[in-house]
Amino acid sequence: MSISPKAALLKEYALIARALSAPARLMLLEQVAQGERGVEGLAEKTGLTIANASQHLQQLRRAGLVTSRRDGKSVLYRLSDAVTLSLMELLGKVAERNLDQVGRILRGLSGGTDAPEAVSRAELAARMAQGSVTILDVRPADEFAIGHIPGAQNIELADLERLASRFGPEAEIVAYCRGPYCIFAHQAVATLRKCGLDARRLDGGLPEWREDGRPVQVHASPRKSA
Amino acid sequence: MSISPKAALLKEYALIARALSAPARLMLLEQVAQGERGVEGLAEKTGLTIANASQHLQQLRRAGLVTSRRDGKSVLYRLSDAVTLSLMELLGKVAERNLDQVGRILRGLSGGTDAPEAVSRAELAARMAQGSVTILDVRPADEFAIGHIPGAQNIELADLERLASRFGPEAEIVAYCRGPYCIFAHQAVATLRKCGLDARRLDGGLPEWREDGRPVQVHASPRKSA
DNA sequence: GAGATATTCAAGTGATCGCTTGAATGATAT
DNA sequence: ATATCATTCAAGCGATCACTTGAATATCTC
Repeated sequence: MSISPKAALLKEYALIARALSAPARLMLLEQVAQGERGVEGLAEKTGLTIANASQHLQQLRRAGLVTSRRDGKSVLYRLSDAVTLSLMELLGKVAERNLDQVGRILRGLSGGTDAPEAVSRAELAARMAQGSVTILDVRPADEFAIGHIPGAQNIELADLERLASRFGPEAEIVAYCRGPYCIFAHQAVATLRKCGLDARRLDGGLPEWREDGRPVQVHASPRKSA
Repeated sequence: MSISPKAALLKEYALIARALSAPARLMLLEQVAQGERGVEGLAEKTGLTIANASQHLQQLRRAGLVTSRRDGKSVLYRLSDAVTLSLMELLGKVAERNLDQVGRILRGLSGGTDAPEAVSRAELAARMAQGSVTILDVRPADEFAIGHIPGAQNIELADLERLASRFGPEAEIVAYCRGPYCIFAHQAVATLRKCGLDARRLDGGLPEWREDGRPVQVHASPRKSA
């Protein structure tokens, strides 16, 4: 017996935590959570060099957080399972709750105005059934194309202020983005409320919505975004 | 604007994960989860030097995972909240699910015999109400004294084989220990089943039981352990 | 006050990490 | 086969980490 089983177990647990301990890998996880992607695409999205992204992805794979498969010349990475997504979510929740710095940053995103509570995914689903809600996807168009909440319209943040006029003052807008590490929805809500609109943020992004087993629409929305 | 808010947020998230990325700190967290303790006690329990334990604890505090308060000469550490415990639990779950090495170690603890499913805490509570279960706490006596499941008897692992005869073959035994990082319950179940007894492991340890809002008994059990 | 106890701080060392660069591998198309 | 593209490997660099040692700080006791 080289080392005790307890020490061996703790080492494995620590390996997983270590995989989550670099901002670059958290960015990669966020992207991988949107859907299967190759190394080059992930590198471009995260601003890492290809070699660097590849190394980080291998570390995530060793930790069991992502899996990969070959498709022709490309190697596609995806989250290994729903528990991984929960772990990412919980990491964000602990940060928001226990780190003052995080609360300050999030409050700063709302630009002084107090942000309203996030809408739960269950609540959004219920209000979708009534047709009493406007859903706004503020992710980049290519991520929107891979999959989005049915009926959502896609407006990227940069265009939002310009296009805010398309919403009537009576519209109840729910904005969402990539997930707990993404600040687009926070910023979108701040922008819309500055325009006097009724906007709230969805709790969780598309990956969490999908993981709940709720419907996801592929390709463009029925209402074009520009 | 020194750096983007997104980068700042990711850095904070990574800080939390980094705090969980050292086996020594996972051990400390496990101990802190049992109940408030001072640095010296934690150092002794984990086998770390006092200065080293203190440094690790400060790192955990910076990450918002534990909080501390002064009590006389001592500084007592405790988990900051329930979310922290969930995070620890989830880390173990991801490891058990996605890392082959972990599955192998856990199976090895059962000593060849197939271990039965863990008993959920809800199920144990229901069977306690019927009085149809024997609860076994296999943690060290001092941790048992700080708090344990009402009616549980305390037998440390080293004494278990010797004392197994106190259980009749009809007893339905549920063993528990510190939580997801602790292997005592696994080992206890293996030992008892080798003796032909009906033993199963509780899902989660005392901290998780307590966090569920279930009753916890302080001081010694009505049935002495030796 | 002085002394004792519990914890934290500070400096030093070997190991590991994150990133870069340039070459090597694997799969496809011609 | 040869050429091409996507990914991985390998070596090197500065920065950070875990642990040790010894001193400094804070609190209680006398």
